[in-house]
Amino acid sequence: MAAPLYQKVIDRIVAQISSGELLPGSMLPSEMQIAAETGVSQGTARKSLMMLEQHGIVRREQGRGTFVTARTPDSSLFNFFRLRQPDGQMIRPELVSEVVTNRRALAAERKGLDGEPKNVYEIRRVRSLKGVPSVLETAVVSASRFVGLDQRAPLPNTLYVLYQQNYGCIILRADESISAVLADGESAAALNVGTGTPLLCVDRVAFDIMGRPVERRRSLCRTDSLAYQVSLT
Amino acid sequence: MAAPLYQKVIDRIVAQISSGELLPGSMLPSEMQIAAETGVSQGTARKSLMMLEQHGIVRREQGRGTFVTARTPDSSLFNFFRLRQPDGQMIRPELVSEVVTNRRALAAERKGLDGEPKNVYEIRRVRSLKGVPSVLETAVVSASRFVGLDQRAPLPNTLYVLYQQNYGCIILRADESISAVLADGESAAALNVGTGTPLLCVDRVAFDIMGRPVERRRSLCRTDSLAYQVSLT
DNA sequence: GAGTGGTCTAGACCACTTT
DNA sequence: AAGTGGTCTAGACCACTCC
Repeated sequence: MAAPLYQKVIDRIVAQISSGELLPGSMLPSEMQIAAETGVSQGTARKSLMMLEQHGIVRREQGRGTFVTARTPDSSLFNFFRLRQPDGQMIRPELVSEVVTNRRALAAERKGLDGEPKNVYEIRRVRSLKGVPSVLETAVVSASRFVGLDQRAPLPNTLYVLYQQNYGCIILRADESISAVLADGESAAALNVGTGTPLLCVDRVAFDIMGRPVERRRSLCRTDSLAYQVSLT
Repeated sequence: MAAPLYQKVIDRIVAQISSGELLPGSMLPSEMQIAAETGVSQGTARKSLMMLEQHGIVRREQGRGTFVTARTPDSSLFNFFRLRQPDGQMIRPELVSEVVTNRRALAAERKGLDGEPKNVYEIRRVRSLKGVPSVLETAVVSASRFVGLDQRAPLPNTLYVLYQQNYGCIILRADESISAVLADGESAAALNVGTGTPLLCVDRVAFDIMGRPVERRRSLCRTDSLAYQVSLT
């Protein structure tokens, strides 16, 4: 047996989602239907669906059905936005400025994004917490994959909702690398702090459902009112 | 049906591990034996074991058996030590100094540790990378739960191996909160940097197999040669 | 009431490890 | 060869949602 049957069923469903045949939020066939379509037993179809649920690709609800994961503003915030108040309280920072530019990709960006794009969109935004500018974030995506992104201003609070709804791109994983830096002139001005203030620097690579790197972003965060929180297991 | 049968089987096994009846590294009974002992079918025992594996409590190997997770230096490093070189390379920093003290618990420590200990051990260590002092870490544990810990110097590189082997305490989860700070006099001296150098400050609470907070620790990290890396899903 | 996922059973066969 | 986990099947009943 080369690959288990349940894996073939998983691959088939992922391909259907990736191709747009199954849209985010839509309902999948029932376990029995999938079993019939793919020629496996209901138990095997069930195992496939449970594994897809664990990977966050579908959501199952007893009595209702199985649905393709829809990236809502709430779930995006919950999954990928790790900044919290020092006491652990959730935060919803407002957007205060936004600049989208189309420019040539740097060598590192070209190599580090799927499709090796020649040009990229750079989205630079400042987020504010209770009126205090707190996060300066710069996201970069392929200009050929996200055509016309600069025409869509104002962009939503969470970009991943836009990627999903307008470009069929579902973000499921993000690798982050965090360091501490001192505010330079530009970031100090944007965040209204003195140069030399310590900031968290979060570098992220976001991956789509096929595991392709789709977005690179750097967030500079004031750390007096925010902390990066994560649970390791 | 109040609780599913597989959950009762899980609870039973966790209790056996927690009580020391099943030691880390030891082999569990086979699926069939567990099924017979608990009065469920083999399929249900199997489901329990697979869920325990997903929670990191046991490890399963085809043809060999199911084993209680043993916290080895390698696995501890891999799971909970998130500091990497900027290029993503794994790091194994050496210990260069170690001080263990027994003192009264601060109010926050008393509330934030299982058993509300009156006294705690404080373990203060400096880790070095290629001869450069890079991490200053201060761990705090209950003195009543870890009796005689100050007599065990030198402590192993990864404390969680000690907790497991000498105190039957298996660490399975750690919540971390990360901020950026400036080096003060003490940390600057320990890490051989100037005061005002930006440092990563990682505050951790570690939980045992029953979900009880067992250790609190703060790590101050030089960020020129190290970055905190994590994958979000 | 019909349809969905959630739990559970009792078997079968295969792949792997150890003796 | 014996024992282990890995895959798969074909049924059963229950709990929940929606019409």
